[in-house]
Amino acid sequence: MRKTKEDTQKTRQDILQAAVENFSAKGFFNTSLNDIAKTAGVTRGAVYWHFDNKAEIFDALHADLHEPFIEHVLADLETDSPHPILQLRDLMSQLLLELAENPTKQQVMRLFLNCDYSGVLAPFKARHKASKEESLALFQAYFKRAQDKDKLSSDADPEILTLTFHCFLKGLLIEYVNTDLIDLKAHAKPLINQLFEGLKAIHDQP
Amino acid sequence: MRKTKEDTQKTRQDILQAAVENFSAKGFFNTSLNDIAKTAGVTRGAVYWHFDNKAEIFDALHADLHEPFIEHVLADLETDSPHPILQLRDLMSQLLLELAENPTKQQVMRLFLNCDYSGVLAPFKARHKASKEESLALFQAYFKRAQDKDKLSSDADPEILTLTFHCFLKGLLIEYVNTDLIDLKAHAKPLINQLFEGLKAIHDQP
DNA sequence: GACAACATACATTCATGAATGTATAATGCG
DNA sequence: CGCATTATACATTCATGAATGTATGTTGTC
Repeated sequence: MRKTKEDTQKTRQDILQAAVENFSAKGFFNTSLNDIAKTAGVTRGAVYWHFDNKAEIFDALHADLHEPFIEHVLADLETDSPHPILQLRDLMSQLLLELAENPTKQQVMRLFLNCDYSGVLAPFKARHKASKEESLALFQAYFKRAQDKDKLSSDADPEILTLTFHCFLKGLLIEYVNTDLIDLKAHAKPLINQLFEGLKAIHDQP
Repeated sequence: MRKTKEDTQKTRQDILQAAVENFSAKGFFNTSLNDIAKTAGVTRGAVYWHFDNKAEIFDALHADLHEPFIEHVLADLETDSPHPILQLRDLMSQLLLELAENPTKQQVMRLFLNCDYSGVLAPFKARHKASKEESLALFQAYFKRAQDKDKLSSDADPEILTLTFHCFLKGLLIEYVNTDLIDLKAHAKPLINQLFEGLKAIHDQP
């Protein structure tokens, strides 16, 4: 029965992968540990060996899959560009197109965009929220730097810019992972462009 | 035990109200029929008398509370305005401020923005989706009319405009009902304005 | 007194978590 | 280096509780 260390880690990864698939397809609370075990090709015994309970699997997924993904996006924001706004635009287009071609990332996104931190997930709400606010702070600093470099209108409020951007992206991603309303390959660029252009009227004076 | 007809309807409303509160606070799947019954001050017997199961309560909430709310918003869009884009702007600000002052509406929003149509809710996905697409079609027609009246740049794509608007609003509402990131009374107008203005750079030529 | 509007009681299902069993890898010791 | 020991990585079994749905009891109203 006893496996080698590599085998053990493979089992753990299988369980995590099975968990994402199930959570993403049926939701966290509609997925039993038996579902996960069966998908992973093990029994609940194996699951309980690697994780304390279902909530811990959720947390492990956040640490192992979601956070690295966010970190990767934010790392790109650290690279200095002569045209930050254009950079941001390209980064988002690239991000969305990458997402369109990576089913696992779609599943991770679906899981963490939809999850409501209630019930057994409540304990993780604060921590996951903190890491999100950290990301938003970096975005705000990014806009601020863009203003300092005179690449962004200085009368815009970085906080409002950040929130606007964040809300739009969140809504877009949620729609994408939950419905077939959005075809990223066709809509990603026009949507991002529209956001940057604004919903301007021709004559907006009374 | 037998009540008058008004009493009966009052019981039904109590159950629905109790359901929104519980669903909104703990999520659909973390709420038991016992929770709802207790909140409503009845037993599960009463709940099962009025509804077949928990999913039917969810559906009743959609029909009784969510749909009328959407209808009300859309009805305002039907009124002809000389400045459609300004009208839309004002409408949204008004909508958001109304939401900020109506806890019940917040609960309904929280429920239907967060719910993932999996498990026992799957049967309602198609219908609720259809009513949503109907709304989006009206929005698209609205933008088209604005273009016809020369109040909106004619080279903008009404579909993209609609999607952009919808994604932003959805993300905004979801953030509002789930976190304390957004203070509608302070942020509603600036955010809406920022959306209409766009995230413009000063120099966006290379 | 018949039936509507519930309350109560019960059967069934199902997920959890813990306890236990077990075969094998890793490790220490002579 | 061979072997006994021990820890590991699970599988299996079992006890518990919670939620559901149903069946039946009760009471008031028309």
